[in-house]
Amino acid sequence: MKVLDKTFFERNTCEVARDLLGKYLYRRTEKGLYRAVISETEAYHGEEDLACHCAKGRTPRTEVMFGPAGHIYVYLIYGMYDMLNFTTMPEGFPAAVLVRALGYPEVWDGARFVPVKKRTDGPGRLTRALAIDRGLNKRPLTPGTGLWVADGGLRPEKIITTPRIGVDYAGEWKDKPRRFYIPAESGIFKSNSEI
DNA sequence: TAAGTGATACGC
DNA sequence: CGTATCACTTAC
Repeated sequence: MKVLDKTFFERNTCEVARDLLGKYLYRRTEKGLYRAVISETEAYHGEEDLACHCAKGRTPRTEVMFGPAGHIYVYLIYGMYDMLNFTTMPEGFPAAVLVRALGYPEVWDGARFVPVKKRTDGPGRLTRALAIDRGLNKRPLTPGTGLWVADGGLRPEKIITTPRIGVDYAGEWKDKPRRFYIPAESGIFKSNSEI
């Protein structure tokens, strides 16, 4: 297992968002070790991007996006759902990738990963399924944190690009092609498994 | 189609 | 201080 580090995240946000597709997201809690394949992402890049929270500039909430790459940005939306983001770009440039969906969720049973029946499609659902909340905000993406990303997942055979969801307020920025996902019907979630 | 839920940023 | 808004989900 090769854990993705700062070098991976310290790049253009759209590139990182695309490259994250098919990677494994790991989550370790007292309840167990979970993993799932990242299948949908969105890029939020720079203060000019009116869809990005960092368009407001440096505030307590956006502070983490101005920090170094490869850190976790989690915020609460609609009083109910925690949204999971990874910071990108070098320190000083605010940007992040929103993780919107995961596929093939599994849990470690002591000998192997076995499928788990939980919905992980949707940014609010996946954080609930993997017990991800604001306690992880500003932490680095490492095994020590209990949340990290690693190679060894899937190689997407097809990637769809569309505008981002739920950012109609963002003027000209709402139509920018910054959402990326692996189409579910590509059957890519079928053949998979390794320790 | 609309309600639920609370942090955030901004105006006063 | 008050309050409009929100990178969503679920149940009517």
